[in-house]
Amino acid sequence: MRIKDIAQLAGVSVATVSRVINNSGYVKNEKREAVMKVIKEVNYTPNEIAKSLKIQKTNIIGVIVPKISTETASKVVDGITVISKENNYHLLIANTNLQMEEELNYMKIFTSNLVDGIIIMATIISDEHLKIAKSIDKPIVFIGQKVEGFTSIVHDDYNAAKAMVNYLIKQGHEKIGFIGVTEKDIAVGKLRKQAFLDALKENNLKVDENIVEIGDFSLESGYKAMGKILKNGKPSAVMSVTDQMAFGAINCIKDNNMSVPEDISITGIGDSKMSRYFIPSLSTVHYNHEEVGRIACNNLINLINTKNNNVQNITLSFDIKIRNTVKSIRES
Amino acid sequence: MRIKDIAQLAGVSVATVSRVINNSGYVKNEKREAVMKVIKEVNYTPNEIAKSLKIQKTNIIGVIVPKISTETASKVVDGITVISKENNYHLLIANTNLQMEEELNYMKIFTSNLVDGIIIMATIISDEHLKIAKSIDKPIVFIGQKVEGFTSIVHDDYNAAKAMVNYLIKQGHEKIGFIGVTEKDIAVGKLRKQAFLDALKENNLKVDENIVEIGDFSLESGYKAMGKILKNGKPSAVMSVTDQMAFGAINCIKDNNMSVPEDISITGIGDSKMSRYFIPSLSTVHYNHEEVGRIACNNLINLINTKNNNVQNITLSFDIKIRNTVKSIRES
DNA sequence: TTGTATGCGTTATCAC
DNA sequence: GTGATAACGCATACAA
Repeated sequence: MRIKDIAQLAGVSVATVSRVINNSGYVKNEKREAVMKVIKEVNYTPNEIAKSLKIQKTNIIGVIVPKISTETASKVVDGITVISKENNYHLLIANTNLQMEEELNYMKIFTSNLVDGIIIMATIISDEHLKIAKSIDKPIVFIGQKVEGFTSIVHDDYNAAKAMVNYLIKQGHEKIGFIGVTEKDIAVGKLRKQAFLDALKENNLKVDENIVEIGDFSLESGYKAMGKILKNGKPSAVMSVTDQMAFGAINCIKDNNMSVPEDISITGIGDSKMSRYFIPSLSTVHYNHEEVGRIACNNLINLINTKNNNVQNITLSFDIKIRNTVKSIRES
Repeated sequence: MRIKDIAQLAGVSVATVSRVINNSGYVKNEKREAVMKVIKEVNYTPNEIAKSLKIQKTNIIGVIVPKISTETASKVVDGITVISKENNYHLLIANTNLQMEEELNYMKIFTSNLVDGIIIMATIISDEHLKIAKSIDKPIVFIGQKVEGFTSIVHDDYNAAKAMVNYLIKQGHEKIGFIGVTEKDIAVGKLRKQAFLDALKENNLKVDENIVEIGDFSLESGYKAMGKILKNGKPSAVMSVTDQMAFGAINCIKDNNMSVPEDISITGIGDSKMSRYFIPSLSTVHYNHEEVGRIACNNLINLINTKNNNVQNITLSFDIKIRNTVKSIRES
């Protein structure tokens, strides 16, 4: 059913039909009603593709995520959903499964007039990313990593991690282990580790390289990292840069017949849904991922509408959630 | 940059350019190379919207999910992603936030030639759903609920739940509590409860209405439901129809100074990522959500390509995962 | 107020 | 092998 058919059935021209659909221009009430009646009768919906071609706008936002089946990513998408819905945008989601090739690929594909703008949640931003991003004439906003020349929304990873370490130190911990991820990931890998290092240094504590390990975000990797740490020198506390890896670490500690926090204290970052319900409940830092998504989407839509290039770098704050995986060992 | 510009730059006609892009028809090697050179030089990508309008196919699959930030939904989407990528489809994802209105709305929107087919993961299928689904002339596949006249992919909820209850009974439990969800949700609410009821009956056990409660999928609701159960009569085991609610229930038990499984046994359904790492690890039934997504997507693409209406109802099996939340209380 | 005609960027038919 | 050109379904400039 095309606009032409509706016009015929209603006894008017296509222009008139288009006018009533889009509520634009003048059309006599009588005709408007006739048209609306036909539209309802035949259950007509305009062809969005044709419309997009004509007005050069799809009302679709491209979202590139590393892995949707991740609490962080899916919550961000939840936030994006809210704002996009409010503004009548649809979401074309590219789930790259952590494949950088795929990310680059989708950035290109989305350029093909398929979307009006792009939100990309990249874990690692390469030069190639930047090159393509610069060559794209559509607005882009980055989530999770600050990117030169583009608007980005990030959490204050450095200070969040630092606050967590400082808390540990205040509880009397001096030999603190660390479970991180690759430093290619600026936010989670580099910034949080730097904060760990700096906090120790500022408190005149030395870092023991034997008890800093690298995981890959998974529960399993947290378990393994903790295993190595236990072998290399028993710390009184371990900071994991991720809740998931912290849960893995706690399991490892338990399997070695020790318990948290009595024998070893553990902290995470992220405040995942389970962290409050894990037993013991996890001390961690709370991030608001939905808000990141909302802000990112709002900024993108602004960029789309205003066509200016007003770059903004937004850093969101955090809350420390003190729960039950840290024990004070301060001498009183 | 349009196809016309490429044609001009390469000194050929638009038809020829189109031919080399789509690898269709004959074109002299010489010209083909000239065209490809220009395309590479100016970094041209065809306008997908225009193409879609012309060929009446968008290569986009519409996916309607109740809440993407849910382990089940996001894993299903992961599975859909794999197959859609293999077949060169993109995913337009509608996150309805459990609003039925939104689901219906998106079913209509997607009809507007935006997508080639729809995968819908509905929790509750109303008559309205059916009515709209029938009026849509694009292929639809349902996930999670069997729907008359449409192809659907479901897990064997009835037998999975029954196997779990039978296991509990075999361990000697006779007073078994139940935490369910609304029975409007056929799969999770109705089928799993029916299995619970039937299993008890078949073993000549009576169901105590005082210890069957309803939650809303959330951890919190599992906690609350368990609270009521504890008040109304202490069972030796409780079956939750969801891992999340089981975790909540375990927390409640702990807060009441009892422990799992020593005082009360608990089981879940779903085998969420955390269930193996929860302490104690949760006895539950394993579902393969990625596979559901893969199968759904494969079926949909088949439907799109063949244009036939070959309805299939696929039921996937399950595995019981015996872990550490159930204690045997059989007298020996 | 309304209708006619053009073009958005493709693909595909048809003639050469 | 190749090039004009007519659709695809819509919005809109312009004419009436």
